[in-house]
Amino acid sequence: MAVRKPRLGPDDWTAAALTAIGEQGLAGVAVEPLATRLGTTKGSFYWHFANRDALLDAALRSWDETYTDAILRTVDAEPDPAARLRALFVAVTASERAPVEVHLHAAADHPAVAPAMRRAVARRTAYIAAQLTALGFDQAEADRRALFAYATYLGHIQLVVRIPEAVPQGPALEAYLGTVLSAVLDRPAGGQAGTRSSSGTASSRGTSAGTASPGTASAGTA
Amino acid sequence: MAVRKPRLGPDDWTAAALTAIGEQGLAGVAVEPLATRLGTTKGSFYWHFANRDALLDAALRSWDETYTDAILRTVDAEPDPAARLRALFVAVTASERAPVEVHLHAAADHPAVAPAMRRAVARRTAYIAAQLTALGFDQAEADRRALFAYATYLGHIQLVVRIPEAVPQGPALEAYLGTVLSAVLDRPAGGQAGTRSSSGTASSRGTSAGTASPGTASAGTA
DNA sequence: CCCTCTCCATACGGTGCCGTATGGAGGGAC
DNA sequence: GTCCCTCCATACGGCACCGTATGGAGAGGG
Repeated sequence: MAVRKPRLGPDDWTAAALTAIGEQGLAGVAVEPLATRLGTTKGSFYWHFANRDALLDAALRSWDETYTDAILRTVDAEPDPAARLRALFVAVTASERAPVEVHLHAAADHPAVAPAMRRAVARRTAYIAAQLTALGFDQAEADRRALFAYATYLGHIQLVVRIPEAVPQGPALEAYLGTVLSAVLDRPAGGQAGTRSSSGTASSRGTSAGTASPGTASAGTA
Repeated sequence: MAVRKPRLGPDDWTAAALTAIGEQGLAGVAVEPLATRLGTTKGSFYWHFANRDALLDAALRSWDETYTDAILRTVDAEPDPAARLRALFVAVTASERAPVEVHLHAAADHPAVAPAMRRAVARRTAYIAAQLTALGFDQAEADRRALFAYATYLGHIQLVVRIPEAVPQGPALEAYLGTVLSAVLDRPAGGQAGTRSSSGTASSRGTSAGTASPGTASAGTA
């Protein structure tokens, strides 16, 4: 057993806070429960931090570094834009990042979380859009597809965390991610619908657009 | 002023709870604050409900009816599958449904919310998949795309609620939704990348896939 | 050996919420 | 009018958490 009592530093509290966010969301960042988990008391906490919000700020800074800076740095080492995007998709969907991401997005209405969130989303979508423009998409289309990709990412990790049985596993997941990635990267088939802006007559136009393609070459899982 | 005191029924509390979820999430379903908002006291609440969880259950039943049953019923009146899907997209992205949906998804770890959520997601994705199979997609591909569509929906409303400035407005939003809808409905272009699973050599292959299409027909925002 | 400075434990008061107990106010049945 | 039954107001105890106050324990310097 050997009940070690190594003095704690602010980093220990910050790390514990991030872990708690992954497990219970923002509500998990509570001083007394964290103290119990760290085998100490509030006395320790209020020595290192002014209050709960200070801990939250520190945890959010740590999150920014680990969940955005680091991953973009890693992915950016890939040789070309398409490889970067694929590496990004693989990295963010596969790991244990999801719980923290989901819980933080879910708390984006909190005054301390909101600015960090806005910044992170802006940086991430900008990075994706930059890769897409490098692939030849014009700026507007790249922005659209970047937002599209990010929304899909958000929904995906949300499902993974909240309703895991709705998400396929193993090779089916591979196939699913392939579908998603190609939707983001590939040009549409005939160039009929979608990319056009169309101010008001969207509904009638959309009908004809929807019935356009499928029914013939079922290339899918055959 | 005329401080009316109309007796309250369970439905009033249920409606107030759903409203509170839309504004503050599950934490908003708190007896005393709701009582204040309704201009009454806890005494009223505990007459109509056994406890807080009973109110939550009632609110979730109301949510199921309003946010899944009703909308699927409405959309199903459209003439063909593609029109149904488009109507579904328009209906769920445009309105004030988003806050409640986002906050409830964010609380899907709550023991009372989890089963309701699972049920709703299953029904919704099943409906989308059914339309896609009616459009000629085989079952596996339809399931993939249904999940894809739902994940995109989830991420979209999440962004709308949490970081609205990241989502385009007006005609740009129309264009964006067109991009999304065509990604879900259209067949991929040449059938090169993506739907293949590809175990290890993904990066080199992904390169050729990414640089395949764009750069030519820039139909975008010209 | 003692002094001091860093770090932590304990005790306390305050707040916001849940759930219970109990005493009515108000309106219909008769 | 009076009874009763439905509905609500008030008061209370309890819990979980925040933040403060204060008294040490331990290590290093002199």
